[in-house]
Amino acid sequence: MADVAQAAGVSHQTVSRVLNDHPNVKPATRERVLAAIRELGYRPNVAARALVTRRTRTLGVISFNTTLYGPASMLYGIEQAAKDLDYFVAVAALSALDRRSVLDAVERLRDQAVEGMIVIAPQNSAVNALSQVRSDIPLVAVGCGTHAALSSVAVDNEAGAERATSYLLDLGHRTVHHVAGPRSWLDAQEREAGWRRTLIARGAPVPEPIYGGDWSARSGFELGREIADRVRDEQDPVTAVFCANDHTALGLLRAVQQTGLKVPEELSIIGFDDIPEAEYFGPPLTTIRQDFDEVGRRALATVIDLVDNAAAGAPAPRQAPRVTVGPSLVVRASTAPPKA
Amino acid sequence: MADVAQAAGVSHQTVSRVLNDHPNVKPATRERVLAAIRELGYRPNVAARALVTRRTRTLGVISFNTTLYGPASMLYGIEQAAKDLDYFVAVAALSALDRRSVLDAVERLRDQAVEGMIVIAPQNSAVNALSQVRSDIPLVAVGCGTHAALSSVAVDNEAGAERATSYLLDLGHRTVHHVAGPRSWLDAQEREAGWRRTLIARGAPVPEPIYGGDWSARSGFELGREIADRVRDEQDPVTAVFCANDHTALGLLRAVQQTGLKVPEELSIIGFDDIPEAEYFGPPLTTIRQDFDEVGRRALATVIDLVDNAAAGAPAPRQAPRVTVGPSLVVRASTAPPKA
DNA sequence: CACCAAAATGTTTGCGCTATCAATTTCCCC
DNA sequence: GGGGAAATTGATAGCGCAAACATTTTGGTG
Repeated sequence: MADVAQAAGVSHQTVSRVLNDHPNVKPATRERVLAAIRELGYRPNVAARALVTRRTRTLGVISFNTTLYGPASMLYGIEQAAKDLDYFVAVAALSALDRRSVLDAVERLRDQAVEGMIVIAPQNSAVNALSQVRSDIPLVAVGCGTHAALSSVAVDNEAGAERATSYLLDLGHRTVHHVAGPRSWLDAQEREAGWRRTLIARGAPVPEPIYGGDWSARSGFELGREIADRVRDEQDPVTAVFCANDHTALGLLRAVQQTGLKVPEELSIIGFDDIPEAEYFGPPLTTIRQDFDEVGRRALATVIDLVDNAAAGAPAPRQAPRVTVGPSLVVRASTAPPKA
Repeated sequence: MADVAQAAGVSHQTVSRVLNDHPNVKPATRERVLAAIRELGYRPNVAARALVTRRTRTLGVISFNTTLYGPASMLYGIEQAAKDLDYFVAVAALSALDRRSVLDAVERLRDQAVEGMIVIAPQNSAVNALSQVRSDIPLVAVGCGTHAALSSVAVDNEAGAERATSYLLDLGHRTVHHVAGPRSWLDAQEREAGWRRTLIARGAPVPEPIYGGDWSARSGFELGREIADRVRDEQDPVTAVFCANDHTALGLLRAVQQTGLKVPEELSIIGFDDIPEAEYFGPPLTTIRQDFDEVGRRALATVIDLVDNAAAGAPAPRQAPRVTVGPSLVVRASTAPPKA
């Protein structure tokens, strides 16, 4: 910086002012400084700046499994939004979901001096751990349910589940069965709740949810074998299934077809997420679309709000902000009216 | 830090020594300092440390589309490995793949003072842009082909393609058609090259590759309609197809089945990647597995090597290190001998 | 028990930057 | 053209830490 100052014939302080867009710099001087900066290929030292301003312009993202489509998309949305606002993103992947691992990740990011964090770990254990973080720094949870005592941004799972269930009911199915996600995940709980609520509201029988799903195609496949038998039940046949997510639906689809059943003629299946491949399943999957990107962007906007507020010396908001993003129904070919 | 020093009754320098594991500290003193640190909840200021040591222990990852399974998995592998080595990971997502966007991302990370970078952007344009980066900081490209003049870690695409092609040939197919990936991607080029080489080596006819794939299921589906017609060709029927990746294979599968063709009886299909869902396609997909996680880990190890070397004052290695990870064949149900 | 080397600790300095305050220049109006 | 406010620039201090050197303590030896 001293070199730049010398080259431009000003003091280093003036260089600093140019860098920080201070108002009172004569345009000619600014030009000269800018030229010197370009000339010398100077780039400010973030560490020194952070040291004195006490701001790092870095945000942390904690994610459980960035390999899943949802978290990956959210991370992407977050990064895009951060770039626009000139923030950096540091990631911390969780290897396990116990309290310790979550707290570790938080610590790691705090050591890194991030100004805010976004947590993508929609599970009970994570949320519990999180609520114990006596953190001085803003933290936003993503997809952590609308009930947690945290700032959060989430897709409205209940509304999505309701839309899926209603759609099948509208098609003429007597009731809708539900392959639930892992009970430890809030998303799974909320989807189950939405499904149940809709059934009750519409006066349809409420069958026992089918547990054992873990979001994977594998679990859907395993559960699918039992379900196939129940489709053939003369007394009380299963005719429509709402799966907790698309991967599970894929596994289920496969298991059921393997036993010779036709989808959607003999069994309607609806998923949740709308992963890119869903359109090319056989048959293409009817599902509920979540706009993960948007969730990511909103989450980022929320932290930044919190961060800016905190930076301005404002106290934490009286109430944790909460944002939900609406899901939408995508009708494709895995659903149909029941056989007569 | 001063507070800690006072609480422990030592100078701040001794605290610093404890923090940095310097040898000459009396165990009793170390204990006292550690206790004071815990007591006060002290955490060192990374900015100040970075300022004086000129090291940030931060690595940058540039990725094109973290939403795809491959990049997402690699990012995950990288983060895991980084954590173990006590490095931080900052990500920069690319919105487009032009030169400018790549260079921007590099600049952004440099401003952030990362010590090394990993680029996940296996396309010609990205590689070209990258080779122009007159970077003083270590840079490793992931999956950027074995030909680029960059340090790189990659899956051995040619070997994978060879394995896939040979397998189909061994099954008795006269030749193997190839639905290629986007020509601008190195992976696609290498897979095509491996396929061609194998055909030639085995004395099989080399049909024109089928272009137009963009890794997506959608493109596979569109291409699949034409391919279905060619399967029915009496003169010169297509009997086996090697797809550039699993998603494309999924689309192809779907298109072909829609025209009433049976897989694998009438057409064998093999993919590349082994995404988690591949096992649950209808039929389960035979494919080539890539160990993305491992690639990520190796990439990280490679940058760290470079970084440590640079930190130790060693010059850049005379030759860019290059690592390849071997793919493996996973046989499932989408492949069979040709009809008699 | 004196003496010296090695171990342990303390003091000072500066990393590159921004904030604060002081000094200088510019501009406007009478 | 003089005066004063506003705009512009400069000088100095310190953010929190580790490196380099200075100092004190410890331990072993003759």
